[in-house]
Amino acid sequence: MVESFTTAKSPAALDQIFHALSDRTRRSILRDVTRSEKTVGELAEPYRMSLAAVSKHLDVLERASLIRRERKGSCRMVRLNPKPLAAAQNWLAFYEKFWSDQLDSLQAHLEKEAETEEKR
Amino acid sequence: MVESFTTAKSPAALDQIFHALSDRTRRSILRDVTRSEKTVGELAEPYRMSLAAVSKHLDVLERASLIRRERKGSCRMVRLNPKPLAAAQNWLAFYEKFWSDQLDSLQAHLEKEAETEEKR
DNA sequence: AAAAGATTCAACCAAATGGTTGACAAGCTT
DNA sequence: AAGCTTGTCAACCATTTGGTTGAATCTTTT
Repeated sequence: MVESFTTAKSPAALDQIFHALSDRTRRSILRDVTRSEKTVGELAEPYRMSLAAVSKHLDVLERASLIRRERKGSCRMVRLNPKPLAAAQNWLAFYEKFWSDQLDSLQAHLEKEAETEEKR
Repeated sequence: MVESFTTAKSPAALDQIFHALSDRTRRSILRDVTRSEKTVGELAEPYRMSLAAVSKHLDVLERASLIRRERKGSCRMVRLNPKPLAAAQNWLAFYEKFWSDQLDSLQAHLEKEAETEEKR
């Protein structure tokens, strides 16, 4: 079976995605564009920093492919591109079994994995 | 209903968690301690960097509470503490509905949310 | 064509990051 | 007690980050 799109993400892409998410302003901006696209000015308005600073945060988000910017008239519209987040979630999904307190099922899981390994 | 433990995480905690995950060496180290605890030396062995550098990565992971270090004889044992990852996953879970290509169901979701908002 | 509006670019700055090396500390072994 | 082994601490360094301000760019309006 071919590895799924989301699991095939390169480490570099994950670096950029997690880095983009490591700043609360950027996480907040992502929230702000979930419902509809917005202009840079609209996005910047709630924050106590310059428009240029917000523009730089948008650079980081865009490098991680989490947003797209496109000209619309005299404004730049910013819209969410959520797909790369699937790669992050996919990375995290691996650990779900470890934080569930169902230690029995974790134990079962590990034993099953051990079996699989023996067969290699 | 009381907000669940995982959703109540402060932005600062999420900053630290996502920052910790934004480096591939640290993500790799996390993988390395999933199955069993390891010594710092064992963890450092695969990487082309000094033990001190790995020790600093462990600092970052420990600040995010993703690992615990404890002395055992002359070694420090490092073990995974996966629970904070749940906060990260929880943050990401919000976006799941946006990356599923089922645009119809997204549309339905947004309309339902709009309704809820009207009632506020 | 000139002026106004919306962003970005460029230069700069302080602080944080990710790495190095060498000294130090804590625990075994002898 | 002396000497390994294991890991951290401290000082240092180059690069990146997150912010600033002022000039430049692209569109629309007048």
